[in-house]
Amino acid sequence: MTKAKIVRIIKILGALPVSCLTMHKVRLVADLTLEDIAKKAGVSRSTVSRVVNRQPDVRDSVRERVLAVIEETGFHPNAAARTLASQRSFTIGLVLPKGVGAFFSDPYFPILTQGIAQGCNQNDFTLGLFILDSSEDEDRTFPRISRKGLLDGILVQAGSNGDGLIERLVRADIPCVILGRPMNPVDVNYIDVENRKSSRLAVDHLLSLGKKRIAILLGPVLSTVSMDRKSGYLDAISASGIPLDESLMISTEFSETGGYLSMKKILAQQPDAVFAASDALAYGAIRAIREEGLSVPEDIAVVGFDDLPVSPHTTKEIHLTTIHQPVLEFGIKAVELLIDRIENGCVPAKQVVVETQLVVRDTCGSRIKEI
Amino acid sequence: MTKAKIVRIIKILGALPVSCLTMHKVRLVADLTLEDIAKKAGVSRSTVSRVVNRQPDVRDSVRERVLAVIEETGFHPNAAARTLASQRSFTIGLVLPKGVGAFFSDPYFPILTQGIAQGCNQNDFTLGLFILDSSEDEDRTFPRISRKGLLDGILVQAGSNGDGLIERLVRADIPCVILGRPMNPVDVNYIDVENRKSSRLAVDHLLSLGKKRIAILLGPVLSTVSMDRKSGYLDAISASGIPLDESLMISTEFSETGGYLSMKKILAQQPDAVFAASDALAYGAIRAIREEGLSVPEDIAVVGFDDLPVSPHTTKEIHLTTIHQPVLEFGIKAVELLIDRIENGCVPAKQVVVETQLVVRDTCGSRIKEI
DNA sequence: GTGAAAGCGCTAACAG
DNA sequence: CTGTTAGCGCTTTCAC
Repeated sequence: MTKAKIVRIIKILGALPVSCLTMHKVRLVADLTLEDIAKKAGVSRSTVSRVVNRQPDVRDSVRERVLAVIEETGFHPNAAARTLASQRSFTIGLVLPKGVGAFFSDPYFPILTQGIAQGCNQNDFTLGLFILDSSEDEDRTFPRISRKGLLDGILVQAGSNGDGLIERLVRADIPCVILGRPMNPVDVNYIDVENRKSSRLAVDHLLSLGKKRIAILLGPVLSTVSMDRKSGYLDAISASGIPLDESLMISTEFSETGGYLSMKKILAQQPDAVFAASDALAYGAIRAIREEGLSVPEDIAVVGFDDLPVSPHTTKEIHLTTIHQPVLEFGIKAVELLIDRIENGCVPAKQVVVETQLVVRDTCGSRIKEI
Repeated sequence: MTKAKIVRIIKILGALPVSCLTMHKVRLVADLTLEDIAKKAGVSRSTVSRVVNRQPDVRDSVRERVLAVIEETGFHPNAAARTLASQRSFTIGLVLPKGVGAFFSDPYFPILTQGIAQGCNQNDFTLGLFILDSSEDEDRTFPRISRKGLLDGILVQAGSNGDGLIERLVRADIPCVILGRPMNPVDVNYIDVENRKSSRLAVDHLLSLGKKRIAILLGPVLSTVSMDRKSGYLDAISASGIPLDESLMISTEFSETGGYLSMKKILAQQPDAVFAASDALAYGAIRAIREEGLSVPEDIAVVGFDDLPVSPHTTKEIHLTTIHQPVLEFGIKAVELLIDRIENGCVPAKQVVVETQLVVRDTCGSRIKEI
């Protein structure tokens, strides 16, 4: 006797007191189906389906009767059945490929994830999370991600190492939005912050304060984030007429320590300002500057990039001038873009750029000047 | 003409060159089904199903033939169809109810999530993430979470505010494991770290160093974490014979600032040691102590709780003696417990306790003593 | 060992 | 407006 049959019998036995059924492990307390609701409301399965899916063509009195039964029974349609029949799961995946940086140690991804979760909640979508730590993880999980009937679409984090996965995903013909500008110029949907434009803004700001020797601290050379922020720096410098000094440019990893070590090196070039491509880099740079007996912003002005909320573990003593990027909103917009692609097709590819803004605080020196 | 029919026709047209089909938007490139594979391999659908599901009763030669076709076509079974037929989705949900603390600002949840994701990867489960920011979110998302056919089971974070959701979930009869000891003593499955035991250990350590006036900094009174860590403190104090001094106990929020402010207050009671119920609290306490011109550990010894990796944004200058809790492993174990409950039934409820360990570094003073 | 057949619970075309 | 009917693609008896 199949479970299904047992369930049916239990349904027939509906009139019996519950105690008769809970004798042994009756987890089989029949899950309600559309058909059950239909019977109770004296209508057909389709009508119940229409009511559940808020379709207009139902007489008000009938709708109310059905709604009452649904309310009373606490019925919810089975997700798998609905997905199978409609070919829509209302679930999207967030894929973090290996090497996009530790998910936990950087506050960026948690905030991004929070934004994406919020976007899903707002649109009644479910979020599937795939954190892939290694190539092995990627290979093992790929079938689950690309399999039909699970995800309507996918959000993938860009990053030099992740791009292999991105190509596989795009080839698998699943609606897909890349988070950040992907390295390879394949024609894909992506969303990014205006890295180049705002970097130029940051450097222009330093320039306007009379700085002549502006250093730049970059993240890994292979990332588009680094490349774009560097481009903005180059834009500003070349527009200013100041000759480019390659010795003022240095690449490292996006961390406090990276910033500290790089700044130590670049101090020999006697910069009067630093544009750090991330706040972590900026904090490290400030530590190096101070250790040298110099002060910020008097001797060297500093501007960062990110403006993420600091964790409750640390006291924020430094008020960094930086580029604010709205990570939470970025996540929400990413979800919206993906849903648009799912519903309206993926071609032609669409790119969304999210605005950033320069937040002037204490480390660039312009506040002091104003006094 | 339904999409299904179009697909079927396209399948029939399989021999035609692709260019004929890609004329306009043919996203309908037929997804393969078991039936297609069966036809290609010259067997029945059931046999293919058996092969896919690694069932033993298939002749080797047949198995190989089927496997070859699957390999060649890149076939993956449709997730929704499989879920509908088998009543198993191999997906679990991680639910973070409102008020469990900001998901992003604290490194705890990101690490926990990472651990859970890892546990899912290892067991070929998919992870659904539900971050609920408000009661409204909870109400709106609850049907999706509890609906059949989406999740096989659920991991819910405990917390004073979340317990309402927990009860609803338990009542909805879904396999469920609580992360942390829930406030209400309902008979549920949960996993927790040995808060009480290790807190006692921490305080015993301070006691063994000759401390007589040991203060305790706690988190919110309403959380089980605070309650259990307090119990451990009380255990140690009462076993030591030192009379309990209520003025050495203070509750605040789990943050650096909370620790700082509370320590400021408690300094008047002239403690010679502090047990902080979290590292953030400990860092704040140390700042307060130093501001008062006192030093750690010479004047006041400090022990924390958590030992989470610090973010790359901050330099870890303080080497805190603390209780290490293995958050990543905790996440993995939580997944394993949940899968066990899903597969073997939820009754009787099971509790898992994860071991912690005292990590002696510089702030308790025992290293100095050894020299 | 293998295939035929009966669902899983829902959506959606179609007829009325 | 509503009901009938035919699937969605898979698992799982049951018979051979």
